[in-house]
Amino acid sequence: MGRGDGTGRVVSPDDADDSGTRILHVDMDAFYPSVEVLDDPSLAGKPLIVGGAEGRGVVASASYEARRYGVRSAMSVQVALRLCPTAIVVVPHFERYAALSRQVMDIFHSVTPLVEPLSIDEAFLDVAGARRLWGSPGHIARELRARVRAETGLICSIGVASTKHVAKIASTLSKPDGLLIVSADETAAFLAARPVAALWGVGPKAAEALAGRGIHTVADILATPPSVLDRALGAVTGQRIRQLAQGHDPRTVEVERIEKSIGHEETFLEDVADPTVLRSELRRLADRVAARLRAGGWEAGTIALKLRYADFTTLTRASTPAEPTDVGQRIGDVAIGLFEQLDLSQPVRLIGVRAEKLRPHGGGMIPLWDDDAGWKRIDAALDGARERFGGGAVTRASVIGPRRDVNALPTNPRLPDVSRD
DNA sequence: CAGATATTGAGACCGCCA
DNA sequence: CTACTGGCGGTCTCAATA
Repeated sequence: MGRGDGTGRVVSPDDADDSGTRILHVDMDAFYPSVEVLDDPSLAGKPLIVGGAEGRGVVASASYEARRYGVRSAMSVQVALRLCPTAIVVVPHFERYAALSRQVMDIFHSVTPLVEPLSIDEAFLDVAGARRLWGSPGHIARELRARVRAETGLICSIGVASTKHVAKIASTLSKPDGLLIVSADETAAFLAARPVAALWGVGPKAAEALAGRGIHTVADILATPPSVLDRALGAVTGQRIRQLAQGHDPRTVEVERIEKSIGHEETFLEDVADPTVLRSELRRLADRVAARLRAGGWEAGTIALKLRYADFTTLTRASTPAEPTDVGQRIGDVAIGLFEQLDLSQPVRLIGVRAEKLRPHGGGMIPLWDDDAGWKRIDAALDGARERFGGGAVTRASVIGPRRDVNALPTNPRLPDVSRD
């Protein structure tokens, strides 16, 4: 969350207390625009919008100069330009961002192997074991900020805390070019003062549900009877939010993640009414999905179709064929089968194909288990872990440990999370 | 005016079984 | 033999969130 425009940043003093901390959350500041400035210094200091310039684009990221005018991620470029007419619009150069991202992640890896990339410009680090070699978490954070700046020319902000959750909130608060350390002792007071929307999992809808009951801050949550919270958010979410509000977050830094679905979708430059065009697009998307499945050694148990009409109503339809598959032809067949059942009285804006219920497959690459019972055991263990940990980042990787065949993982740089920086 | 990708949970529905 | 019921698990759709 955060203010977004970079006002009111915090930098912990050199002698800040970092006792009880071990988690760093590093977040690059205005990553895409900053890379663009790196590659074209004449852009420095100007309002920049990185986003789809063609007609229907949204803002992927904006420089702080543009944010001052109210420009935000996920806003349509059209609206953004109305807010800030002098802004320069740059089309994204994802290859460049990925290259810089690798460079930054390499710097992190020089301190600890326990690096969990969250997106192209964000990572958690667990530095508990790096103390001997590199010093305290606060010291490491200062070193990393200096090194990232010196070696890449980019600016980042870091939150240091005893949990992922608090570290993430701290980095958001410290932006841009900030460092915020929240010692174990300070955590309760730090959390209590936050707005509810700062909590992981509380978005606009949940925040509104809470505001309607007079719950605005984390302190309010702690003062609210559990039954009231559960009624407002549902039992599972209510329980998790309460845990986070109390500073409980047992999620660990996970080096490996195994994806559970793989998909592609695309928005047309202009709405499409011709079913022949739509079917051929589905074929293309299905082939791309299939290629990624095979690259990762997966096959799909379920195929889902996503469709957004011109009026923005969105629907999904899914189907589970008798046999799982990684063949583009079959995935396309299933997707088109679902497509044929839909109403086409309105033109289509977006269409997508997703493979779900992934299971390992392919040339003996990773057959840790090739039977359903194996995965069921894992998922049962996961459910247990989720119950104990309150959901969230418990993944198959965290139960079965790292896969041996790391190279078989699809090269799948996560696309930017534009809801933040 | 509103992109692309991924994960999670709730609720509806359905079939199987005792 | 059929009808009803409740539990359970799987599938599907959708909303919310990151």
